[in-house]
Amino acid sequence: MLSNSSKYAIKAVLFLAIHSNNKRVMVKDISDPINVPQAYLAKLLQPLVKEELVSSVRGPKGGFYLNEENLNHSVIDIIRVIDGEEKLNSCMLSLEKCNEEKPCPLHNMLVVSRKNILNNLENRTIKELALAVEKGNAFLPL
Amino acid sequence: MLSNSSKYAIKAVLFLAIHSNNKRVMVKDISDPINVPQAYLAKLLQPLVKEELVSSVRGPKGGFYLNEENLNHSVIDIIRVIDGEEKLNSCMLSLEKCNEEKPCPLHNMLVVSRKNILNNLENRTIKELALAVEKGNAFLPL
DNA sequence: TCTTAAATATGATTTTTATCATATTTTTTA
DNA sequence: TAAAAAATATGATAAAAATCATATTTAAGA
Ligand code: FES
Ligand code: FES
Repeated sequence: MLSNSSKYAIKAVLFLAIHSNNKRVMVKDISDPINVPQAYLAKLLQPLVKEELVSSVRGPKGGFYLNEENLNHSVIDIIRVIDGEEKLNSCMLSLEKCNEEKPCPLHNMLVVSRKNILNNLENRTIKELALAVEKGNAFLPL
Repeated sequence: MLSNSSKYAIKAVLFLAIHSNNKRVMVKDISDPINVPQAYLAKLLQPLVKEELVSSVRGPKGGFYLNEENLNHSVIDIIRVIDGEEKLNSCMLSLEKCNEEKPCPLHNMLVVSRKNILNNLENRTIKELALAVEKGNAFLPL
């Protein structure tokens, strides 16, 4: 469902949410702790900046950070930018999108859970998720 | 979550469950209707035969079919063979497996649904799923 | 027993995804 | 205003997934 790229991107954003408190942090200092190749992450961050899910400034003392607006985005926004809408809505059996009218044999045993997951990815904000980590209720993997 | 290979394999097995009633059907006659490249499907079927999820006989009048035992397997068996156990249990954020003790920030909003999906994939048999299609309650996509 | 039709085995090619490298632009600061 | 430090842009390479091709084995039937 999620590509490595999306996983990387989500981890990076969560890391920023937790560790940059309006402070700028450079790629290297994100990629190292979350264990993602630096140049690869740098590339992933570009579209996120362009879509205003992440903020950045160039030059010395520059780096990446999240402003209030960024913090109120949802995980699904990140997935949309990195993997695209199609992947997100694709049917469990076909390459095309999930079809309510002509459900595949797996559809009915999945719809509810699927919808639930999508709703959560849509509604929980980055800020909320980061809070859970700060409270010790969740952990950033790897 | 599911690779194209797994999707193809599941569709092929379901197709067999529906269309081969102990009759042997050759790859071409599976791959054509479910819209999967023939040579690719042929390759995918080999491990399924080896793991006894699908039956086959060689030579003229040969082909693939499902016996009673095959019909009582679950979709998750197919995924296990094609994608492997790891992928199935991997965490939403990391490449490693989902970790109850050190849950990632997405874990809690996913566990229940995730477990539900896995249970269904584990418990519904191929026979049951095929029946839904025969009854017109589900459809084989593409 | 020979021919033929099928699966099976193996390998080559293509496409996509992941990764690495390098040059350019922007901003800070000396 | 020049040098340095960062992001950004672009392209090259590597690895993995998907696809295609071909040779081998098995079984049926003439
Ligand atoms: S149609 Fe296949 S998952 Fe909805
Ligand atoms: S999904 Fe990430 S730890 Fe369970």
